[in-house]
Amino acid sequence: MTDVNATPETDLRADGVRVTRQRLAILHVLREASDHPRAEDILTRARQQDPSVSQATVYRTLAMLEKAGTVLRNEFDGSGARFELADRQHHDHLIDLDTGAVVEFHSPRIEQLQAEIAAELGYDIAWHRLELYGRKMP
Amino acid sequence: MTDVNATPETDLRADGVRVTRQRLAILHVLREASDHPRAEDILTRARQQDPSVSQATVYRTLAMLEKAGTVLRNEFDGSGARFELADRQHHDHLIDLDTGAVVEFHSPRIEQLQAEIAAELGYDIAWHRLELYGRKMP
DNA sequence: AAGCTATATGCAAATGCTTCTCAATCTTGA
DNA sequence: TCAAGATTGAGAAGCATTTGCATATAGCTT
Repeated sequence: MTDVNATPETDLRADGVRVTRQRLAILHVLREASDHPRAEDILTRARQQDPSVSQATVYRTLAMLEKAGTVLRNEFDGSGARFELADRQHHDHLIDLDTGAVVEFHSPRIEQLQAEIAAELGYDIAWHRLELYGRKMP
Repeated sequence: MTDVNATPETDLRADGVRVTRQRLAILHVLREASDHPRAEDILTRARQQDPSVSQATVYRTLAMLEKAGTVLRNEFDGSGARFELADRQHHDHLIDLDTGAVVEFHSPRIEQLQAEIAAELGYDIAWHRLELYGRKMP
């Protein structure tokens, strides 16, 4: 059997990590979310599925999933990290300054330019962070 | 008299803000720095010029200068802000993952692309943050 | 199905950075 | 020089996040 049915859960098992109720609840929240929730939001939502989930477990699980490459951590405004599942294509973010909404976008041309610039400076890029902060045009 | 001799100090006066020993010391530190110091570093260095400077004043002054557009706040790695004087051309940062060194660069082409992407999404960019994290090429 | 054991959890205390409170001290314009 | 009000230092408070520890539990082994 290959990984055609790979999910974060099966990945957890593969890593020898235990699949607990709490972890399933948190993964469920991340799968349902489309708004880059904060740790606190994840806690609230996870508790709807499993009231026993604690703050500490949310943080510990998010840290673990981040290390495993399953979730991405964003620090948009300096007041609390916001998370998303890393199951889609790489993308950057545009944050609406008025509503806080997050729009995702992807630009191969910008990525290409980034690599060129880094190369000129003698560097290989491991990762990057590009955030645009703006307001809806009138 | 025009602003040919404009400095952060004269700007302060112009804004009706008092020029204190502490603020001068902090501005001095920022002018001498070329390493994007943290608040703690700024406190230590400012105290060499004026031992009375307190942590609270460093934070208050940095916040004030940031609001005034005199300093830029960077949140490179999520563990403490790093500051720089906003007296030069706009630039982005490349952070060396091995040494923590910060290399500055500027790419009009990337900025242009950013503006185009934002426009396609219906947004005007107020500011942006672009950070490349990489390692020196062999 | 029951037992074992290391992993995972909840709770609460601790941390690290930043901000606030407030009495005392300065800067500045008159 | 003076008064008025802005600014400061010291320490308490805030917030998001992390950690210590006793208990609970997933998942392997009988």
